[in-house]
Amino acid sequence: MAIKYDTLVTQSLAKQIAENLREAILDGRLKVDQRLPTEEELAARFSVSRPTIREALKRLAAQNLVRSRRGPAGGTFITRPSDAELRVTLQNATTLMVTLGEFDIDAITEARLELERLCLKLAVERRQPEHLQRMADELQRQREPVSDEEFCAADVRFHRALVDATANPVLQFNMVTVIEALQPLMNMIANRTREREVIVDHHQRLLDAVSASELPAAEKALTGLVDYLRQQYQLARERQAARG
Amino acid sequence: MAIKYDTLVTQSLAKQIAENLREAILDGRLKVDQRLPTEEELAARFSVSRPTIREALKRLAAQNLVRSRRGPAGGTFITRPSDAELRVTLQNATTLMVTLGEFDIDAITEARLELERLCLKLAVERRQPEHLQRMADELQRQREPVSDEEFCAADVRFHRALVDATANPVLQFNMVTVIEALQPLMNMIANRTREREVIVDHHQRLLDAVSASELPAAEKALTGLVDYLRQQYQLARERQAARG
DNA sequence: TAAGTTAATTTGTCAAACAAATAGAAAAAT
DNA sequence: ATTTTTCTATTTGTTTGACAAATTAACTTA
Repeated sequence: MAIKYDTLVTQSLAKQIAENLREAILDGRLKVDQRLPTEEELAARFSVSRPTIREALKRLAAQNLVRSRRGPAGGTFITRPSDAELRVTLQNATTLMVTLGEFDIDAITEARLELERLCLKLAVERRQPEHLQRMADELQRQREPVSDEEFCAADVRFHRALVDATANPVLQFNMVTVIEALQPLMNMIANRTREREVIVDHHQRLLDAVSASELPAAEKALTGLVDYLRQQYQLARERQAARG
Repeated sequence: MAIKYDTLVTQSLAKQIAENLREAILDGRLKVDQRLPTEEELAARFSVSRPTIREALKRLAAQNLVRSRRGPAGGTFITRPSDAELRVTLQNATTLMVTLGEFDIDAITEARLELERLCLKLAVERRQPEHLQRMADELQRQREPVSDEEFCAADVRFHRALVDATANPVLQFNMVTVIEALQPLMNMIANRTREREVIVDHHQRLLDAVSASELPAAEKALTGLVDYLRQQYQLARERQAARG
């Protein structure tokens, strides 16, 4: 007769406890700002030692699901990660996917073009003066003699303003993968002065078209920009290959 | 004279060490599968105790950045999170955004429609027999008298097959937010038998159109599906409001 | 009443030890 | 000689116990 073993629990106690609490938090059984029992009480409750409980809590803290304070009114409190923290999570996950080598430049280029074009469609209809102003500000900054890092940051903020103009928070969140994670990788190569001018030109055309609510012109500017970046990337790759 | 304090480090030692190691991993200074020193050596290196090192490592383990094994050939090893793990991260982050209340149903519906339509465009051109087969299999499953959970899972897998047909790994990854995270929320309400039939009908039309590479018909089917789900959601809300 | 002081509580950190798993070496059996 | 078993050393997992640091609340004092 075949023996049916229990699903043998070889995971560490701390991991199990963390999962346990995690589910309770996500299910809503533990509510935001609610205070957990003290570490000692938790240790007693789960029949483990305090350091084990601490390890479990640290796992949750790494996910921004709990926060601890010292003192009599202190303790460990349930928190929901903030919008900003979740965006960083998204950004990190996408960056890791790139370093995993799952994405090639063509896939990245295509996805960026398609996704940002989608946003463009909504943005030309809904953009407010605020968004145009933000884009103009960043464009101005890109014309100044700033560092590579600052140019790239201004570039990101320019496209972020465009995405924000869609007035759709789901898209705004989703586009973190493209704007904050993938885009910086794309123009890491295109940072020399000559290339900056070309990029700035494309940005200017994009802004003009969005200001005038001319979708075809805007799409043309975006396509031009993305195509240019892909070309530059290819050139950089070939140069690198020629050297190596 | 104004005193310039050191940037006072009030963060816990474990957190600082975790950040330290985390950056080293993401920068590539620590390479995949590389073994970290033993916990004792790390403790000595950072001049802290072993439990403190352990807390730091657990924070990293929670992000799937390290993994530990016991034994002589054991230790703590650098790992890159897998594709699957990163997708779960994306899914969880999106789900948390919903519970944060940042997204309303109209924004979700609009984003889903636009994003999935984008995928549809590519899928119609590139879909392979494999994808059509997967969609057909899931559609068949949706016609069987399965549980709500299983129907929803089949629904997710149906749309996942569609997204996979885009042959673009960046989009496939990005769409986790829509397919695995948002979509289940949308049809949590539409689970009665009558409503299943309508959904299955839309799916059938969608599959037929993709099979025949007819984009307009496919878009129409998708729009019909999403509109129907939004209506159902509104109805459920009104019913709930009438009760309360 | 208001300010400063003290005490209590809770997390943060440390130290030392044992348990459990595991790989490799050594020993035993075939 | 080869295979299997046993043993041992190493490393993480867990426990116990203690003290440090931060912070609140009560208490004291002016």
